[in-house]
Amino acid sequence: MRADARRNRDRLLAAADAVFTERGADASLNDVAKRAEVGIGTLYRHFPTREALLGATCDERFLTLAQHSRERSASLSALEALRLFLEELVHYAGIYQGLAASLGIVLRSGTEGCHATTAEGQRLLEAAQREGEVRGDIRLDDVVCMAMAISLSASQDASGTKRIPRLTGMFIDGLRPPCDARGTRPR
Amino acid sequence: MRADARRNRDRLLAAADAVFTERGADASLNDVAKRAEVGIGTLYRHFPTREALLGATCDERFLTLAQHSRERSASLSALEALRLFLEELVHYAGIYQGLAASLGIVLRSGTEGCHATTAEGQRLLEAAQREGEVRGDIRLDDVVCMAMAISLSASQDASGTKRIPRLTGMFIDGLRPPCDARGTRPR
DNA sequence: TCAGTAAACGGAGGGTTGCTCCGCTTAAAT
DNA sequence: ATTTAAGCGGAGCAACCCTCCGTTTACTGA
Repeated sequence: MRADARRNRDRLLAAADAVFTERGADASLNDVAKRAEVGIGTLYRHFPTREALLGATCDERFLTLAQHSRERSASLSALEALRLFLEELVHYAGIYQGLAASLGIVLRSGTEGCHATTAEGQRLLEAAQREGEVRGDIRLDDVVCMAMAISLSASQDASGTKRIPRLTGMFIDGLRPPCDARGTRPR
Repeated sequence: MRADARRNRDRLLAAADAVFTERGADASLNDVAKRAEVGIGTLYRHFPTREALLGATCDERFLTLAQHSRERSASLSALEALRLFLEELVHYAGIYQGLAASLGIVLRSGTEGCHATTAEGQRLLEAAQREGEVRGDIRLDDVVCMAMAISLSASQDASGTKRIPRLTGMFIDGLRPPCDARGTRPR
């Protein structure tokens, strides 16, 4: 990769992060190019679609999400690890206004971080299911859907972020098998 | 209301429904005006925002949603009635491609049907909470966000519609109070 | 050091859409 | 028939997306 290409790519990522943070995930891509002091053509050459750009700006974050989750999960119950994973996913879905709505697509954008995050989520989910803490018919997509719902709900009003932990706990509870099948649930 | 205004309003609604059905909720409003054989200014005078137009095209549908829900809820448990309400809300959020993303705004557009639907949702939610089947800290907004997330998630992959009943069940389960607070949950 | 070359750059420009504004038309009241 | 205000229409401007192609520039090999 040529040096100027690498440099421009980095500038674009920094600019995109700033613009998306300020004006949301639907911000003008012209503004991104301007802030990066780069031609609009250069932006489109590096990132053919908005989702590709979004995926790239989130790449590092999703990489550290997966990393952190792996590190702490050794010392936690499967369900608690999954709960924290979901909570963190919700957090990252909220870094740009409007990102949550396309979380599913962005996670499929193929970047390293997105892949690491989905792999980690799958791992946690299967572990929790193996231990009988989560119903067997739940899929990772369902968990991502939860993250979308919680993030959307939190972005509705000003004090929304405070409700995230409670909503997360609630929905994780909903994933457990019905309690008459396994006696009283520990709380 | 003047006769020509009424006539144009009706033409616009019919045209909007057709165009939104064909090309999704993000379709060009110029196309709507053209199909209605009406000036674009007339469209904006009757419906100042896209959401207002969407709300108006969905008005009847939301009216029947509320009606049906009221009719059947007499013979159902509060929680089951809420589950069916959510499922039907998801269904209507999918009649136009891309409608789900603005479901929250559309429901606040103030039309009779939207108002009836939110009132009915509120009623069902409060009933379920009074009977201890749903946690007290849940708000109607949360339920609407669930519908948005389910609909968005379902529209993002090919086999999405098949997951709707499972997802609604999953979310409704999450709304229940923790089981040691109320003994064994009936299933 | 210095061509030669392919990769990368930049931004003009065409197409699309959103939305406003204001001169003209017309339904309806008197 | 006259009046008037509600309603109509669409030109027009601004914003945006994305492509295309002439120009520039980083690397390579001699």
